[in-house]
Amino acid sequence: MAKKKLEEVDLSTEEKIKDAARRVFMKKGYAATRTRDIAEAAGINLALLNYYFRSKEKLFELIMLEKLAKFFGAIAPILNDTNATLDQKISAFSNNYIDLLTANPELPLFILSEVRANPERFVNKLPVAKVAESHFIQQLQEKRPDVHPLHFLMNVLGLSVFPFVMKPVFHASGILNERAFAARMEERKALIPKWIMGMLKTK
Amino acid sequence: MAKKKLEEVDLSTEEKIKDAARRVFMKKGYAATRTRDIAEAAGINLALLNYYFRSKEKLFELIMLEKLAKFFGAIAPILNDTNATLDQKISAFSNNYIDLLTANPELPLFILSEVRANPERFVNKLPVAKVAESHFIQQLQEKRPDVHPLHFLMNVLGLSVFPFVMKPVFHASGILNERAFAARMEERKALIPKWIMGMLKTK
DNA sequence: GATCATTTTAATCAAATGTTTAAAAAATTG
DNA sequence: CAATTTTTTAAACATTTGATTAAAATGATC
Repeated sequence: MAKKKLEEVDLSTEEKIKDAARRVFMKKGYAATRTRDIAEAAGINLALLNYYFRSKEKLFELIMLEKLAKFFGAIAPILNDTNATLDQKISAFSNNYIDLLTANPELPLFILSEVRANPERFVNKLPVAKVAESHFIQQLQEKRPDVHPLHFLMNVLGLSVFPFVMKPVFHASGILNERAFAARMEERKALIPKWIMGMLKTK
Repeated sequence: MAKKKLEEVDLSTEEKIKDAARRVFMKKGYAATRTRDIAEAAGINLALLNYYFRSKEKLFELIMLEKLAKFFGAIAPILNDTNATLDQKISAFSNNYIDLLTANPELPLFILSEVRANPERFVNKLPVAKVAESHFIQQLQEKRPDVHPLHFLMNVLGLSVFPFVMKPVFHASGILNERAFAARMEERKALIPKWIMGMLKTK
């Protein structure tokens, strides 16, 4: 006979707690998450959270580090591939990143919400330098020295990420269901490179 | 002699509380905001918050309605101006909206964070229908029947809004200060219409 | 200026919340 | 299998937090 709900009975206690923390923190954010929520979601005794992770904050930092690595880690390697053309980088990025976010749709808004709610905590903690000084940026400067390269970086990022950021709004509005959203995002993989390459030619 | 900090001593008590609530809710979000924070920021006795607004939640709903109206209210009129061409709508939107967000930089992330943290609360409460069925959408369908119009709506919106959503990240990373950000956004007012019109021609 | 209504205050309440404690249960070791 | 360590549990603790209360202060009305 099956166990109730999503309880991961085969995992170690530590992993059960981390798994539950990922779900609850991602869904409600740090401030709205109660340690009892996590304990319940993990199917463990409340005290075990502190036994294994000392505090709610320590547990959160652990999860947040994971999520930051996932969100930012996928960007830099692609944009620093010195063997790839601009076109190739943009294509690789939109394809890979849309796949990543399709598998982790709440990732961007989770990170953005937490940084906004507590910016001091993240000062010099966000691995973005590798992106801001990437080979991609250099190529942009060569191709279009008349436009600040950050514009194009922002656009590649925005065209891929922004739909996921707006997803809760569109969903609550009932104007875009799960299936339609997935279809649009699949289309964007091919559209975004075309659009951006077009931008780079626009005078 | 000046009064301490930002206390708005000339306003009515009710307005003092609302003003403080706007600041604190916008900065920390609903869950992380304590009624005592608001009372302190307003320079009033804690009990007055409940005297005038019954509860933290009621006060929040008031502020949220304001912010939703500000965020969504500016979009529909522009996109439904039947006298404006596509180009004119896009130009009017990026100019007006970037001005609006420059004056209210935390507005998008505030709304997006709250919707994400509590989506049920906003079901059928977001005035987005007027946008999804706008004259702008009709024009897009005529011009490019081969691409779903939501893509272009998403792009106009994203290119304008996404930088403000990423602002805390860029700022915490130290790769974009206040002045540089303002400069880029000023540039985007003219760039976005060019980019989008280019997209509409891209086959 | 006495009476009544409105606004403000200090104190308190009850519930929620992160964390700790001490003992029980389970696992490990020699 | 006895001794020891590790893990789990139930209970409780100390704060925090949203809200209320009753009285005081202020303002309005006749």
